[in-house]
Amino acid sequence: MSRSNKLTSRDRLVRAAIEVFGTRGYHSTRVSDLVSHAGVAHGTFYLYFDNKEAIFLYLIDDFFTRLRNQTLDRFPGSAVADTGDLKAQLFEMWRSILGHCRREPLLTVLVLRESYAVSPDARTRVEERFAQIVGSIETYLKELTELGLIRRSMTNASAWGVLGLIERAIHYAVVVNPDVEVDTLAHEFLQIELNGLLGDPAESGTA
Amino acid sequence: MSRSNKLTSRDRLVRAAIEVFGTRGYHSTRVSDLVSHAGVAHGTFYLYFDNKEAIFLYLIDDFFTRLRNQTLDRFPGSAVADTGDLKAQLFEMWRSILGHCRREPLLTVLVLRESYAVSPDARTRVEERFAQIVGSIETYLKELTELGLIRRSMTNASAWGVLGLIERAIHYAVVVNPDVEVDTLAHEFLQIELNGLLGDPAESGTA
Amino acid sequence: MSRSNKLTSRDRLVRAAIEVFGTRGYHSTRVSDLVSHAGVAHGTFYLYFDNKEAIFLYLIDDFFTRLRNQTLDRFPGSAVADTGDLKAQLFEMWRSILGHCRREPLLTVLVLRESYAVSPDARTRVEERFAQIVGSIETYLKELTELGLIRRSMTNASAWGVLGLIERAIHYAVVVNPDVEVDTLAHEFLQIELNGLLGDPAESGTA
Amino acid sequence: MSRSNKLTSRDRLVRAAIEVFGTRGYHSTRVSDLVSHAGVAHGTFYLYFDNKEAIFLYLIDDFFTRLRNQTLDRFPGSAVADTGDLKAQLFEMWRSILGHCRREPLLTVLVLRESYAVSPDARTRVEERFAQIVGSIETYLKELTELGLIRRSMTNASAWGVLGLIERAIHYAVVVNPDVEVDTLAHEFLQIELNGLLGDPAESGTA
DNA sequence: GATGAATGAGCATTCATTCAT
DNA sequence: CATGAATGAATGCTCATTCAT
Repeated sequence: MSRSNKLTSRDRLVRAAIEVFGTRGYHSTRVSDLVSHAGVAHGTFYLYFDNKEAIFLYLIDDFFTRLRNQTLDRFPGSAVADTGDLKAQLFEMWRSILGHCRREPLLTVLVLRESYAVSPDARTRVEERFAQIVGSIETYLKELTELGLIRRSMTNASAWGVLGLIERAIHYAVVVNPDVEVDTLAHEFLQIELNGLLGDPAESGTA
Repeated sequence: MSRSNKLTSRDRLVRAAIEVFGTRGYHSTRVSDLVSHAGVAHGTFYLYFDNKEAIFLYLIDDFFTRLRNQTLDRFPGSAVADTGDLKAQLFEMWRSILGHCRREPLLTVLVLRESYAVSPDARTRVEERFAQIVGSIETYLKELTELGLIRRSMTNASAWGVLGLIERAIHYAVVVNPDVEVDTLAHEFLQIELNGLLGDPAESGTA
Repeated sequence: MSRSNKLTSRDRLVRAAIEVFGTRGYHSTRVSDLVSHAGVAHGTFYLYFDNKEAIFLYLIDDFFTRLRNQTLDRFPGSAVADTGDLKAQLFEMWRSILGHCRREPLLTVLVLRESYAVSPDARTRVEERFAQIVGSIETYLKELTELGLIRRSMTNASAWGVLGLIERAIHYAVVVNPDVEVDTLAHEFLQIELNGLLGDPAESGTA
Repeated sequence: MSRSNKLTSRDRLVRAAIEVFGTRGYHSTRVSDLVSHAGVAHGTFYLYFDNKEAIFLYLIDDFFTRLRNQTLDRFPGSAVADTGDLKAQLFEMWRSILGHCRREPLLTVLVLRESYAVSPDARTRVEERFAQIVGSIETYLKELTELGLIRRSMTNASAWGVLGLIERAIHYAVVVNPDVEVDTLAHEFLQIELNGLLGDPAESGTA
């Protein structure tokens, strides 16, 4: 245990990067900010990352990977039998997503705001990450459509729309209103996702 | 008329900025790229803009201003009498938004992707622009709620959700699927906005 | 005349480069040494040269070009009729070469000692310069051989040998013994070139 | 014997240095290149050499030492009785030199091209090495002059000239034309050294 | 209004060297 | 003897901005 709480230089750099990129933004952050925050020397940074962009891309990749592991990958559309199941599953998914992002707000904001702050060369990689998410959503929507649980639609367009809803829901949960209960927000955005804005004004307010 | 098609240096710079920022991104674009693209001298740039960030912020402000003029501002929620009116009005709004963005794809993508690429000092201003949009949406939603046309909800959260839907709808219309009819997309995203994903799978396909 | 003695920034940089590279050597010279010596700003350097190596290569190219213009190119082997002509022409050539190098000793030493101090990529270019000189010498030797004025030999090997003789003759004239008359040295090296070391010990001392 | 073919770390470093310095040049070679090529750790390098320059200077010193042992030192001018002896001895010397250099081409090229690539402080040491060679040549020439075997000349200048001839002869033998017989080249350069370029064109071709 | 040569603060990156193990 | 993670001084180069013309 004496050594287990001793972070490696690499870990210190990753934590510093989340902190500093998240606070000052990618372009306003100097490598010297990262290393001084991490308490390592300049050269040490380059032992673990090729350059400033590399650690940024690592953070983004890592964020997406962990987010998917804890959310989309845990909820197969094929396991849904009826509308009740669907609502329950999607509610859990919203809870997972919002909860996950609330736990690392700096990294979340960084990904939402600055994913595209990289060099033109690296943009493809970032775009792929978003496209993967959309792909997963679309697959999920197709399964539900096949099961007759949701209406037919342009699933690709719908998936992008759902992504936008998720992105701004996360933004709302993390930035705009970080104090409200996750469950409350999960319910709210689940409503929009499934039922849209219309509906009986009387009933929805009580849910 | 002899001089009317002779662009001023400022106009040349603005056009060049949309082109170059939109293609290479804000940070990868040098002032020298702008001036060479505009065909003016370095010094001329600083006759019209305080610095590189100023022209970028101008583009963003201008985009938001024109987008609102041509969309939200033209459709007062107070003029809506029933659900039929609402659907018609929102359909028009979606058409306006998507059509407008399709007409200036480079600037649209720039705003969607790189609005936050500015210095920490200027972020407030960018955030205000988004907040204004959300404010307008929220006001609209409140009016509709008062009229009993939509269900009660956390209007602020809903407004952010609608913003996310709009952002990715625009992205879809401009980047992912630039060839499909605007009307088709407007219909699609209107459905999600108003009805969500649920509903009778049979009927929705025909709308 | 008020402007004619006002050197351009580029000229100042070239002069400073000869001075500083020649004194401290290529690798020990910093770009900051060059610009401070030239009295211009850092950025100005990069207005005129791509990088530190570029100005170095320019100096070398320029040295070779001017040296050839003033020496080899002025003395065509085809104009030589007999041994007397040959001796006279070669004597002039030696005088030109040694005199030229004496006039810019720093640059000369730089080329002799540090031509290969460049990056692996740029070596080819430097080697080509030497190969061109050897090519010219070889052509000259072939013409003389055809005319029956010199003995048959492996002209390429001989040309390289003559280059070596010239290089160290220059070194001797510029570095080792910078005070002795050029004519004396020209005579001395001409003897070695044409007659070698052998010969009647009595007569050669008097020439 | 089981351990005799197991090179020490120092030997491995020296061999790696010849290989890598010879291939990439002194300045383009990193200490990390040396140690990775030698298969030892970074720290090990500094057990045997004070710094990067030290191993480079060692290589140069060692090259000069071995070259002199196997060439100049074996052929005392005092043992020469007549022109026939002289020619025979110099022929052997040329064979020794060219043969020796052919056996370690990378190190040879390194010395010819990059001896001056060291820091200003270390240049003196390199220059001394060349001066020693010239000193030996000059002594030899003086002895021969005293013996009346060669003509009188400025022996110092001649010695430098001979050095140049040797340097480029080596270059020719190792780099330009590495396949031709050493004896052929030895004969060729001996001719130039002793007889220069002039002479009966008819006879020299047959030698 | 327009120019563009000149500026220089600012920054990413390298790599020889050290030293605790 | 050997290791290799860590160091940080050193430096090449960029590019937004200025100002004399």
